[in-house]
Amino acid sequence: MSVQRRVRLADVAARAGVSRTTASYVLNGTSAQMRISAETEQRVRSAVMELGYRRNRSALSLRTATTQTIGVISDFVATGHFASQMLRGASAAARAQDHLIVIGETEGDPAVEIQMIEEMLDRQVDGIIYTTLVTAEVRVPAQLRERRAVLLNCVDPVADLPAVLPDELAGGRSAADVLLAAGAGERVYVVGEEVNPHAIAGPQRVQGVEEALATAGTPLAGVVPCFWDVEPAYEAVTAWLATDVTPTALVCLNDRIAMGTYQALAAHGLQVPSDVSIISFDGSELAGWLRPALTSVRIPYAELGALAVQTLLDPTAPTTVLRSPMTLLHGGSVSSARGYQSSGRQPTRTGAGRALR
Amino acid sequence: MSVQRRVRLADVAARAGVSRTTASYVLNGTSAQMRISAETEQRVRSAVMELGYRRNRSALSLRTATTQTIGVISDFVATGHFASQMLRGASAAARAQDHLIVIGETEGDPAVEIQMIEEMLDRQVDGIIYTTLVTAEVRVPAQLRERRAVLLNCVDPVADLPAVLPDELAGGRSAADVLLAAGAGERVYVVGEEVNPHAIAGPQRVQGVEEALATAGTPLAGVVPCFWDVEPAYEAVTAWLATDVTPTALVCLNDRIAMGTYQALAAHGLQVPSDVSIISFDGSELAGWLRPALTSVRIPYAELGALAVQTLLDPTAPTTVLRSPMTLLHGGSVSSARGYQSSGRQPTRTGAGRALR
DNA sequence: GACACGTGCTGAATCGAGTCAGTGCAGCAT
DNA sequence: ATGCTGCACTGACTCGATTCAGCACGTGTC
Repeated sequence: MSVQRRVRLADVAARAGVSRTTASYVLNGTSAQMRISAETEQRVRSAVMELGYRRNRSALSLRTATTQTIGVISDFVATGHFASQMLRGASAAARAQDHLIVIGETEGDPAVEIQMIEEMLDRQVDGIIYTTLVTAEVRVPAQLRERRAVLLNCVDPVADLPAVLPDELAGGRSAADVLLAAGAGERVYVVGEEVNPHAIAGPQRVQGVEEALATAGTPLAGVVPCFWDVEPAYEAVTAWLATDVTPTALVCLNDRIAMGTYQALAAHGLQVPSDVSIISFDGSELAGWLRPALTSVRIPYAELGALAVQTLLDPTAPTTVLRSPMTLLHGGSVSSARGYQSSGRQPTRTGAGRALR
Repeated sequence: MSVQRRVRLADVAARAGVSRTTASYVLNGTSAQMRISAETEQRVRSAVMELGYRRNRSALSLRTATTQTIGVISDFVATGHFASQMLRGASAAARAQDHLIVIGETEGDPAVEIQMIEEMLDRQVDGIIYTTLVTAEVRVPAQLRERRAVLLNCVDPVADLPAVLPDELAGGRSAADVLLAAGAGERVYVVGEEVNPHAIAGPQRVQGVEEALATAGTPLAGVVPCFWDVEPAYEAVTAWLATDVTPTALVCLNDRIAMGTYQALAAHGLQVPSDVSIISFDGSELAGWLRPALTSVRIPYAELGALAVQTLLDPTAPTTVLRSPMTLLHGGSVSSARGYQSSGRQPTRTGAGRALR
């Protein structure tokens, strides 16, 4: 089979016996204003079908200065969950509006960041989503300031751009509410502490927890500071347990902290949830892998990605902060001693049940 | 600041006092053949600098039918590790050659797959990388057959396209070699079994393990079949341990299986690695999260992504299968009873040590 | 002084679309 | 016959680049 030239609009027009202009009007749905007869319109449409014509988007882009393409600039370094879920949501939302996603991973290098933004602007992307792994306060590069852009998982107090973030405060409250409903609101500690001064998720989650507990009359008992990862959590919790504390429940600021906490509790001879209830934040695959499965306040990654795309493509969207609700991923890590109902659902497993490799 | 028009080549030419043709020759490095004087060339370059000129890639694409863009079609549904690492490698390799990555997640839907490929071809991508989550035998859509395309993590025995895959066979051998070197080659079992009939990674890993063990004179003791996930592995291994087996070492076909195996061994009162050595495949973040850290044969995701991009952009690349080596991620899950040296390195933690949220 | 040749540059066509400003024609009133 | 109106369509320009073919202007040769 020889490499055949792509079908052009001119070919369609020739086959339909009309001018390119007429064919163009038909394809753009302008045939009404332009008074194209139904019969001619039909001839053009048939020609399109018969020839399998598809618009050449490069030509279209040149003419219209729009590419139906969205750039996503991210700093993720080696992260699985957030990146892939967010891109999945963004990709699906983009597809629903006939757009494609162009990615640029900067690996945290500001020079690369600027280079990638320039590359995207050269390619006339219709807008840029600027996203960070850590929920944080940032300063976006100047190139983004005067364009269509949306911040995802971060905010810039200076730039006048829309931002999309999880509703961390409400998430914190709902974590505490789960514990309170289970009757485990008495001696609640938070595990984790914000290390990055620009990060904003941790303080908001803690604030939500504190508010809900205070409202119930059982203030937060304390905070176990640690870096947000498995081993630091294991070590911090192990050291803390050695001080003869008797927690009823622990709120872990992410799922990895919870995993380290599970390990420390097991080593200390404590059972989850009968001795200590655990609830955490993320709702990652990891939550479903632990025994018992972790009850976790899910970060709606895919929804955030989709919302960012929709906001970017909506010309009427205001430049405000949008908060996406965090939902509860039910596991078995919260005691049901005093009648907490897990709503009857099985622990959701974020699709892991289908994963093979 | 008013929205100012992008600088065009014509503006550069005007400022330098030359024609667009001349300016174009300078920018394309064709000035030598075209005999542009050094002085004129310098004037053009200055004008470019002063005006901050950047080529309009839409125009360029129309003219040259090339976009410096690579499409990546993937079926990942909710997977973290593979997707993000692979895209990171691909993105970096693409950037090194002045290309950007356009992504299309099909979520396994063949209709979406075709739609996304068409969208990419409309946008004149320079090539397409077709990748699957499960290492498997596939049939690529007809649209890819006659174009520049590379298969990643899959092969199509019919299409004449290059493919990039991990070297599973050698990976299997090196897993067995680690056990043999540790003196744990006596009663070795494999945990996991391929469920998907098109999947090819499992059988190759097992074959590699068998070969290496057979060569050492200690044939594989058996296989514990299970679905490739945490809970199925936990259950299968728990049931298997109840049959009074006495394994020296277990080869888990992925890290999630290893996690379930850890849980089952712990429940059965067996210690890793003093009672049983464990080695697995993936080398994901999870390996570093377990206690003791898992020794795992790493799938070189980022390298695979980069290699796919390089193969795609190399016009002289043959349409053969490229195997990327699997490297060892050292943990503490293999007994060092008989002097196995972990090469002195600390367990590598795939960047997790820096992750915050 | 005619001609060839090398040098340094430019005019105009081209890629494949969108779109403004007509244009030709039929039918009708004057 | 002339002018007007409405209908159905089209010519030509434009987007911003690349690139072929060629043009002026020395300079050297005979």
